[in-house]
Amino acid sequence: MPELPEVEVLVRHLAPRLEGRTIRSVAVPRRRAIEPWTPRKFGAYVRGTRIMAVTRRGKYLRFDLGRGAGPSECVLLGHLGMTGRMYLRPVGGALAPHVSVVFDLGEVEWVFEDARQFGGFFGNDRPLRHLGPEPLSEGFAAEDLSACLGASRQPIKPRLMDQSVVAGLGNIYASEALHDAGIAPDRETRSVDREERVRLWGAIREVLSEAVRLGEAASLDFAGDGIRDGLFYYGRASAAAEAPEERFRVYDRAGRPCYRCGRPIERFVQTGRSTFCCRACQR
DNA sequence: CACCATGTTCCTTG
DNA sequence: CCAAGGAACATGGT
Repeated sequence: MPELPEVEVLVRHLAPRLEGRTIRSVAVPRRRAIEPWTPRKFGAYVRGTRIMAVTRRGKYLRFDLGRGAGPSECVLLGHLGMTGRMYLRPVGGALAPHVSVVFDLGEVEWVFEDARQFGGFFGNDRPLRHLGPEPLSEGFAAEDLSACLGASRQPIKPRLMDQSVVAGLGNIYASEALHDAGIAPDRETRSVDREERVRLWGAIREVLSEAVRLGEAASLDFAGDGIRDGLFYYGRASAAAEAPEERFRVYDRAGRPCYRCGRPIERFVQTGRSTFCCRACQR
């Protein structure tokens, strides 16, 4: 569950539930999630700390940890990889199949589950240093997007997915934003003119904030059995009702009609990833 | 069995 | 050193 909107919705879910709690102990059934720490060292790092703040930067979750009354003393970053999930549950539940890490918070447990194990935790903010600007921040202007895109010869879609250029867009929302802006994904970045960049800026903010809005409204079951609709996790009962058919306008819709012009959506591969677009609407 | 999957890092090539 | 592309990572779904 990994692009900016899902992480944002997850952070909003976790923050009020985690902030103020103290980590009593940690269990690490899958040590890949904490490497290069050993489970022992990871435990020493977090045990006894209080969770002061839960925030998001790009696709990373940031947990500021403190001991005692002072300001936070250390940082814990989390990344969901492709299949990571986080949720709280009452202590002593049955061990789910792909649990990587369990934090004992006293009355509840904070669980990190990750089938593919591409996600994990980090003990410093180094991963954040390479990140480009936050596309949803108030100060992020159209000129800022244009400046970070630059005059690269790289095609615009992989350019948008480069986390050091803009933080938070992944394979889904890069395709979605380009469709919204009417720009073909395989255009050279330097050929995208000023006016198009302004459109792209608006499109990025629109598709991301709309996805956050949908996720917030969807009454997600973070700890549920993990029915996924390609984005958020839904509990069983509500899955059919709440997974809107029109969640995406191009992503995973190859051969189906474009919502704008009716022509079939195309799929092709760019830098090893599927790209979806409408050849009529996107130039 | 083959292919596909919301991501990042490391390696190679130019 | 930089830019860009591809493989690897580990597992499950179709």
